[in-house]
Amino acid sequence: MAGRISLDAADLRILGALQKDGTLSIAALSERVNLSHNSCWRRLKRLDAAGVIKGRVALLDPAKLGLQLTAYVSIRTREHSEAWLREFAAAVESLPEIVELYRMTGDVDYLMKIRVPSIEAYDAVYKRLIAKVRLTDVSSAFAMEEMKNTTELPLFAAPSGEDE
Amino acid sequence: MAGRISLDAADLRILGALQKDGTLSIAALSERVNLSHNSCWRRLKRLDAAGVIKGRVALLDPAKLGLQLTAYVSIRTREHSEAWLREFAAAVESLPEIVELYRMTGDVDYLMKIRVPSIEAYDAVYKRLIAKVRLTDVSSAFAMEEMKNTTELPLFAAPSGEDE
DNA sequence: AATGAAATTTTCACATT
DNA sequence: AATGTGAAAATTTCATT
Repeated sequence: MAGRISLDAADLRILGALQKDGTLSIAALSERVNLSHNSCWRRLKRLDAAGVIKGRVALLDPAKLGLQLTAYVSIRTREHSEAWLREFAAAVESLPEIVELYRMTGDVDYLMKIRVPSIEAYDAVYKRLIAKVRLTDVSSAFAMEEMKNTTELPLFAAPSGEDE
Repeated sequence: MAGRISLDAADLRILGALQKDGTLSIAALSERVNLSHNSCWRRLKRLDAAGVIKGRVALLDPAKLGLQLTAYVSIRTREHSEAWLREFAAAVESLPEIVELYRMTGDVDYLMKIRVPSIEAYDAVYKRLIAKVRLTDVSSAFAMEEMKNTTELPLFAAPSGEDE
């Protein structure tokens, strides 16, 4: 997927504002970022089309949905075949409680984040996962407190010469 | 921060749809979840007011912003005073590259997720952090591949008797 | 839960610098 | 090439039934 698109300061202001509040109307947004209604609208279309904006979503409150428990699961495996990897990816995709999965450097092969109502629910997800795919070594840690969790990415000006 | 609000199947359908696509108009949404235009609008207001919907945001593509590196940082500390904790929270709040922070069970005290352009940028964040707050033991692992990362939370019907 | 109308917002064609 | 004008179309919002 293509490299960095050319983003000027005004683009970064738009992105910053929409990361914080996606409900802003063009009028409100243009005012906040010091652009005309129209210039703002066109930049927005461009950022959308370029895929810099991946999407607009509603963020829900986990507690209000009964999702009290966040678990991080570290996974080691001895299997590294294509087939195994496909199965693993499919299993993770099929389990909505698994909200993140990264292949990592270091002694842990994979790190996943799971959102569930309870320890019991966590165990159920764990069992469904190991029923689908062979894992060598699984260890989990639970979040006692969520101190920061944001979808806002840090925004910086591009080092010059890194445009598309 | 009240407990769980009463959410019926239609509410869950609304939430599910908006987690996937926050741009849906009321018309499109009501069609998708099989409600009348108006009933859908009122439920939406209720879900917003109840805080089940925390907000609407634009999600950006890290790669398109030059944020190629995701790091997980495990932190141990010997300090557990109120004052230290406040400083730590403030330091993390002030660094936009730190996108998540959890206090954990187990042998690691804190786990944080950091998004940066490069190892150099990671190191710069690390240095800014330790300049602000005393940390005993810091170890980091880097993501080689993001296999799943979604803001969509799993939605289940509430066990009965868990309403507000 | 449905109707309908006012207010707001998005969208775009066209003119301008 | 980027910006401003203006107006049609779509959408949200809410009072009333």
